[in-house]
Amino acid sequence: MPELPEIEIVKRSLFKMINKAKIIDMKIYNKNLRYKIPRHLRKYLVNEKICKISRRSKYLIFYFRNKMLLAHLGMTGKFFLLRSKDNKIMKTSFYYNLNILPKHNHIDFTLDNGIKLIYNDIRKFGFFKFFNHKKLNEIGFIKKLGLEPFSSLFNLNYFKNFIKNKKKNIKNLLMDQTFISGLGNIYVNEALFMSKIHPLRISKSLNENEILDLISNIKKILKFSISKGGSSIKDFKNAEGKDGNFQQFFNVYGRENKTCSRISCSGKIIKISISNRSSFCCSKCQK
DNA sequence: TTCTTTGTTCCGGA
DNA sequence: GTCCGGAACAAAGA
Repeated sequence: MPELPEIEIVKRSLFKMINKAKIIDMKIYNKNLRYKIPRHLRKYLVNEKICKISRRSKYLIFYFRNKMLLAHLGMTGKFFLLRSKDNKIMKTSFYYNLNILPKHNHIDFTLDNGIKLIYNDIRKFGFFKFFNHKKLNEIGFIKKLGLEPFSSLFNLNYFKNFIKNKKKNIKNLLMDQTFISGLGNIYVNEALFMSKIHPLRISKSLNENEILDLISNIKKILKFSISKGGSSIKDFKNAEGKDGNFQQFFNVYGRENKTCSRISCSGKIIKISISNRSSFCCSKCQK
């Protein structure tokens, strides 16, 4: 479940290893991801040099001379790197599952720097979209996105203004990518726990201090996760094969029936369903 | 066989 | 007209 911090880590790792490399070959093993991979993708990209790799929300953008490739990892998509000469997985700082099954490799980019970039996706909910221009903000997927959480514009005024005349509960508001883009189920649950706010609270009922606290906690937990190398994925291990920081890191997500980790609270973590998504919260300290 | 997982879209009701 | 949320969808594994 890659959310903003995981994508940020992937972006940094890819940037370090393959920025400025040229694609010299490409194999598509499976066209049928969430959207069908365009028929001529190979023709468009072979011999193109990667000029820049960036992130917007949970999207990765590979820029070429005058085109770009947008990538979304869905639920289980991952990039990893192989050394071309022997197909050995390379040790990089980005997360990957050591038990990657080659049958879920869907795209294989051979680069001119001795590295192969592989896209692997078990459930095939990830996707690629190719554009013959570099006007990122004109792309439908990007155009409708709300603020990046780290933006200074994501502040009390923006928050209050957005929720005016709205009846949405706070969980769904934070999941709404047109409000703030990059959060997914895990970090929303965690941020609400940190802020002692019940996920079903109507957004408008939050007072200014609660909003300020929530904004600050969202920024804090995303930064913390990035500093830990992005670890919101249970099955993943880091490059050294150690477990991610998942267990120590999450206070509510996936902790149904466990005791609240907040000192001074003895409440129980409960699981409720909100808009068909699991939500976890402390039955005692989240009001 | 059924349930779970996520982001997105569609659609009915308010 | 707009907002909200439930249902459906994609695929695979448990």
